[in-house]
Order: sequence, then structure tokens, then C-alpha cells
Amino acid sequence: METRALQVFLSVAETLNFSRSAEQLHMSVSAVSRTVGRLEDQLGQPLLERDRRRVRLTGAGREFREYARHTLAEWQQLRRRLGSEGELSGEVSLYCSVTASYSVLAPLLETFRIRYPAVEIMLHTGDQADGIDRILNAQDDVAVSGRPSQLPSRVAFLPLLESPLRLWRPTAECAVREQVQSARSVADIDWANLPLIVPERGVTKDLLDSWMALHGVRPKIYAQVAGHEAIVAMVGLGLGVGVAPQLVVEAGGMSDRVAALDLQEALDPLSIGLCCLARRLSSLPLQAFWDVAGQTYGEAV
Amino acid sequence: METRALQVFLSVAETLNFSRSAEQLHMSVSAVSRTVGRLEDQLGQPLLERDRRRVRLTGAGREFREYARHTLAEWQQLRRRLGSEGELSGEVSLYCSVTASYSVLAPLLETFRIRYPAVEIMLHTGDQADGIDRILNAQDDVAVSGRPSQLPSRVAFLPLLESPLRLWRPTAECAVREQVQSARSVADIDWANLPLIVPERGVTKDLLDSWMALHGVRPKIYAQVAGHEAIVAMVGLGLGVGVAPQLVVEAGGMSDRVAALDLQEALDPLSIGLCCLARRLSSLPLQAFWDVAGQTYGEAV
DNA sequence: ATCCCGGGTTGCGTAAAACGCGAAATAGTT
DNA sequence: AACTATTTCGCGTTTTACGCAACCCGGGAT
Repeated sequence: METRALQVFLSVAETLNFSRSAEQLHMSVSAVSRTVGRLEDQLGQPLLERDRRRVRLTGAGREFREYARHTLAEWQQLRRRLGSEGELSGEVSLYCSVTASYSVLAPLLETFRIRYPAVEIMLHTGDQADGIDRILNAQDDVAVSGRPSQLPSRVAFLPLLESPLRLWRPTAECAVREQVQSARSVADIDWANLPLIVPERGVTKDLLDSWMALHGVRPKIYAQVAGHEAIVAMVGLGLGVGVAPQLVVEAGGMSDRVAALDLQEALDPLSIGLCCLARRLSSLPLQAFWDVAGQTYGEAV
Repeated sequence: METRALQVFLSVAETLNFSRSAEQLHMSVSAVSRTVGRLEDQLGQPLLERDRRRVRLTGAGREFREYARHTLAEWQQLRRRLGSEGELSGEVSLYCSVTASYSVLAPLLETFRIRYPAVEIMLHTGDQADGIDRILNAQDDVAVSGRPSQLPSRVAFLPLLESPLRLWRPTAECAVREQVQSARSVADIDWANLPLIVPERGVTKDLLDSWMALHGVRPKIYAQVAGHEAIVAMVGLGLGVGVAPQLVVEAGGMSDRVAALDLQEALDPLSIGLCCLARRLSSLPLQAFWDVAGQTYGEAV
């Protein structure tokens, strides 16, 4: 018998509805059904009475619910005890962009290091767009990433902050600047002749693509680049107009070499947060990191 | 976290020796090692301090041991409560030989039916030699079988009783009887000309084979037969000498048609008991059956 | 020194468990 | 009658656990 099954059962015992619990637990209805079925099998008694119309607890179900609550509470308690006892050990492998390591991660790591000095942190940086893949391939435990439009079901996402996604132009005097300086709307821009610098892939690319589709923009792509920082750098050099989250511009050393285009039609903001494989959250060091992140960024965003 | 892991940990915490625990738990050393490793991973702390020479509990290990004992005790308690509460439901599928269904199973089933009337019993009979296979293929939950010389690691065996394995001859007047009637030792018998009736396969065959090898017997096989009952029947008809557990002869209707050969060199007795897939013992109905069997046959044999 | 030996860990291939999807079954609803 | 809501079941796929065997590492014994 495992704690996960207890959680599932408790959820169903509360909602009395398999579908609703499935949603709430981020799993399929059939998985919920079978998890409960397995429990009933092991215990040799039905815990829930299903009659196609309503679900009710049986006597054994009520008794088991008490047991489950109790056991689960003790488990959580143990974890808290061991977790707060300080000497949490193990390692957490992180992946994020260079910018994120400064801006998002720095305050978080500061707190974490103090609270859990014995947990080793392994930090890998690279294109933010690779974050989700590295999580899925279990190359790293946690990644800082923009929230993809659709999250694979087995990764958990903890939103930390939002940053507006904007188009940026060079501030230095150059042809590109002239082309867009006075634009206030997509319609003011001659997209066919404007060199555009876009991300190769990733959430930012997706958001940009759908924005362009929405407003009928058929751009001339000057370059596809991996990494927001590189995009901003290229814009700063006057090579074209590029897309990047505001956070990256502010955090980098380029904020005086680029300026945002101030268009009516704003892009959807990027929701930036932590991702990890949901099942890995059962690891205490990882969960500690997750909690610290939540607290650092005010829990609810 | 699952109860199995708690059991494993408790065992290691007690023996302070992975190998010994592995044996005791019927699993491989590596499985034990990894189970403990997983726990440590989830809890973010080492529970056992291994230094190639001895194993000791860490502080967290001691604390966790308390938790594990406590949790496991409550789990057992819940199961007992639900189990003894009477209305245990489910089904148990049994496999055994015809003889075993009379002799071994009858008293056991009697008790079980009274105690757990809601559990359905499905009984299948056939050659006892197939028992282990049917368990391994999950065709049945429990089988009555002789204990094989080496038990597959994932099946559990509960010894119930022993029965001497003997050679049997016809009592009616016939050539075969003359050949062996006065034999008191293997050496007295002209094996090359004695028609021998042996099991096709299974534990009995193995025991017989090793016995014959040990005493240098090179028999003339008259027939290979599936099922002890059939062997006894053939012997009773005067077709030859056969091997079977005493229990089968006593329980069948042939006890006056056959007689045991009284040789100095006895065969190893057959240890008869229940087998099932170890993991299935987590099912409460099955465990109830297992317990009843143990009690019926005096727990320790 | 060198070679085994006891004892735990690790890589790899395989077997079992769990899952998600979609079909089926069955009431209640429009 | 068609439609919706809800649970279970069969099937193919993914994930997890296991056993085997190789390996690593200290401690004697030769």
C-alpha cells in the first residue's frame, strides 16, 4: 500500500466523484478508478459503493478514510520533521537560462543555501527553450522556463512571475531604428522589409507565432537564434528587431542599447516558473526547493 | 512511500546486514539496497551509514525506524480489523491434485468457509507437478505442491505437512511382485528388468532422479505418467513399480492393491505446502487463506 | 604483496505495474 | 431518441522494480 493511493482515495472519498478527483489529482479517470480498485482488492472489501449514479462510502470505506487521513498526516509530519531538522542532504540539479540564473534564481538560491546547506546544487545554463525537454529526459531535476501553452501531464509547474513579452529595436541610429521608431501599431510597420530576429523554438517562439498569425503579420525572418540573450544582443547591434521578455532586457547589459516597440497589440506575457517531473516531487530535497521557491515568490501568482 | 519499503528497512535496521535481510525477505541484495536507497532519496537523508564493513543507523534512521514500526503496526491492525470484521469479499483461486483436495485442502477449506463465507473459492485440480507453473503464470492464486528443490524467488511457500516418498509394488500375484517382494535394498533389485512407472515431471520426478543417481540405479522406464494418482493406479494393476508419496496411496482407494517397498535407502520425504506469488500475499483474502492454512496445520512444520 | 572473501553498489536487460486512451455500459436529461 | 455524465474495461505504451553479474572496497590468509 502506498501513500499515493491514500491520497487518491481521500480525494474520491471527499468529492464522491471519480472524474472530479481525477482532474484535481492530475490523472486520468481510469487511473483513479483502478487505484481505488487495487485498494479494495488488497483489503478484500469494497470501500466505495458505486451505482452508476452516485458514489457513497461503505462502512469499511469510512473506517479506511480515518486510517488514511491519520497515516497521511503522520507521513507529512515525518517529512516536515526530517526536512526542517536542517541536515537535509542530496542534490538538486537545475537548468535555466543565464538571465534566469541572475534574476529568478539568485534570491531563491540564497534562501535555499542558508536553509539547507547540505543539499548540493548543480546549475546548468543554456537556452531556456530546452528546459522542458531536459526535465522530460530527466537530465535535470528542475528547470526555470516559461509556461508552455500545454504542459505535458507528467510535469508540474510552479508559476513564479510574469514578464511581458515585447519586441525590441536598437536605440543606436540605424536603418532598423528608422523603420520602426514611430510605429504604434502592427499596421505601421513594413514587415516584409523589416529584419526580424526570432527564437528558434520554445515557448517564446510559440507565443510570437500565434501573435503574428493573429495580426496577419508575415515577417521577414533575419535570423533564428537560440536564447533570448543572443536575440537581445543582436538587436543591440542593430541587426534587426527581436522578441524577448522584458526581464531579459532589464537583467542583461543591453538595456540602453535596445528599446521596446510600443505597439497597441501587446503579446501575451510570459509566465515564468519552475518545472519538474511530478513524480520527483516525492523527493524531499526537491520538495524543499519547490517550497522555498513558492515562499520566495509569494506562494500565489 | 509504500509499506513494502518499510518492511525492508525495518529488516535491515534490525540485522544491520543487507545480505541477511535479503535472504530473510526473499529478495535479491540489490533490490534491498535500492529499496533503502529510494527511501533515503525521498527523505533526503541517509538512514543507514555504510562503510564497507559495518552498517549503522543514522539519527534520521533511528527516527524513521520508529515511524516505520508504528506505521506498519497500524497497517496490520487495520487489516486485521477489516479482515476479522467478517465480510471479507473477493475470490481465491486454488490449484491442487485430486488427492490434495481431499486430504490437504478439505480441513482447511472447512475452516475457511466458516470464517469467510463471502470469499469465493475456485478450485482447479490436475497434476500436482503443474502447480508451481500455474502460480508463476498467475493462472491461480494458490497451489498445493511439493516444495521444489529450488523455489523461484518470487513465490512464497508455506509448508503444511510431510509425506514420505516411497516405491510401491502391486500386492496381487504377478511377475512384478515376485521381482521385488523380498528386496530390502536397491542392490537386491534387477533394475534393468523391472518396469518402473515414474512421474513425467515435477518435484517427485526430481527427487526420484536424484535418488536414483545417488544409488547408481539405471532403471528401465515403463511409463512416464502425469499425476501421482495415475501412477498408483497403474501399479495397482500390476504394470510395474511406481513412486508416489505415501499420502496419495493412503488417500486413494488403492491402499490394499499396492504395498511399499521396504528399502534401506529411503527417498527424501516430500514437503507439501501452499505456494503463491509472494506479492499476492498483500491481498487480504489471500492472506486470510494463508493464515487459516498455517493455523490448521499448526503454524510451524 | 597478492589473492580471495564478505558485503554493498551499479549497469543492463527483462518482467511487472501503472497509465492513458478510447470503447462500452448505463442512468439521467433535453 | 439523441445527448450528457460517469465508471469500468481492454489494449498498447511508458515507467518502475527486479535479478543477474560485474565491480568496488576493506580485511585477512597465503
